[in-house]
Amino acid sequence: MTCGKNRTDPIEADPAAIADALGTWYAANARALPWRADPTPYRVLLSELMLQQTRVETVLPYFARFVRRWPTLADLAAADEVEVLEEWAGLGYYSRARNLHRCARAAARGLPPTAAELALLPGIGPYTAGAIASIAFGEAAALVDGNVERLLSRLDGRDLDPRSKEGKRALWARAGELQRSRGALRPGDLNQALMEMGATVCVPRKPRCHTCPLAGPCAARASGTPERWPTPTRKAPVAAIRGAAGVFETAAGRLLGRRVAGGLLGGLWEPIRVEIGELTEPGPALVAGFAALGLTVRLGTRRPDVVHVFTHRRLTCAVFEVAQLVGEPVPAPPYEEVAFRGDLRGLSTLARKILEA
DNA sequence: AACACGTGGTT
DNA sequence: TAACCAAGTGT
Repeated sequence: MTCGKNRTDPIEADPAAIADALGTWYAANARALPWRADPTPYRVLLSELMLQQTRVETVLPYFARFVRRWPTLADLAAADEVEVLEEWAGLGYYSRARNLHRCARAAARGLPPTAAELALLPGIGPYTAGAIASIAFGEAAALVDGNVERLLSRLDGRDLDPRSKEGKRALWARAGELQRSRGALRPGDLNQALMEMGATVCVPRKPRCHTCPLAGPCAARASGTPERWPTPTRKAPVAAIRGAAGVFETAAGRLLGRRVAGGLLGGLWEPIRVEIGELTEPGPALVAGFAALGLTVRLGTRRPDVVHVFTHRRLTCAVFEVAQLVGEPVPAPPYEEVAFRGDLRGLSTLARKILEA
């Protein structure tokens, strides 16, 4: 090593020293986030549900709208699920909105203070339970998310597969060890320090080791190729699928369907849309789709295709204007409601792209 | 265990 | 640009 300093064996690096370094770093570098300014159980729950697989910057405006519209857990519990879903529209992973609402209903009088009890609530898994318990209630609960996984894998230079049982066990054990060694640092701050470090310093492609307070004991840093961790996991290829959608606008509004709960984009509104096979003609398939809803249509101008990428699918959707429409809409799968609507509330991002095509 | 589940940013 | 991946959970 060019530094020439004696280094502690990383695996045995003193957990108390690591926790202390994390705490000092966090005190000086924590971003000012709205749920940190006032970490009530409700606000922490809301932020954590929104932050699942979603970036902080994306969550910010949604969090502000939610707490303004529903200032307390009881307010949210009293809301209609449809309203919650509409406010969530655009954030993605819509089962989270349903889970959030069910969670609020189940705990309207107050969230339980322990990770074990929290984990029994809808939408709250091991990570979120640890986050709420530690941040909002001060329980010394551990937590492992993508950031912590990456940071700890690098710190110890261990090839841990977070999807395997042993990998999970090792990661959670290490996080628990740090939690028990945190000293005067608050449990929630220890956890947030780990995540904040992972999100801003120990980042995926090019870790900023020169600014890292754990560079000393870090095995990945010592290896010279810190970006090698964590070991990449194989991802299923993104399947290409095709579809067709029909845009029909009148003075009464646009014809939209609300998708059945549970599946892709469940509960959200969109222009009537069908999925088609690779060789299927989009026009006739779309006409058949309208017919299934009791509507006879004549298609007009074709607009540019819309390409939309989901986590596991890449959709290329043909878009047609509907020139003529006859009949009264009768809901049928995948739509549980079909109506003319004058506003764009509750539309998925895909739906907005189709309307703008 | 493996896959479904949205959207947007980064490289 | 295609691939990666983000404060994961439910099934």
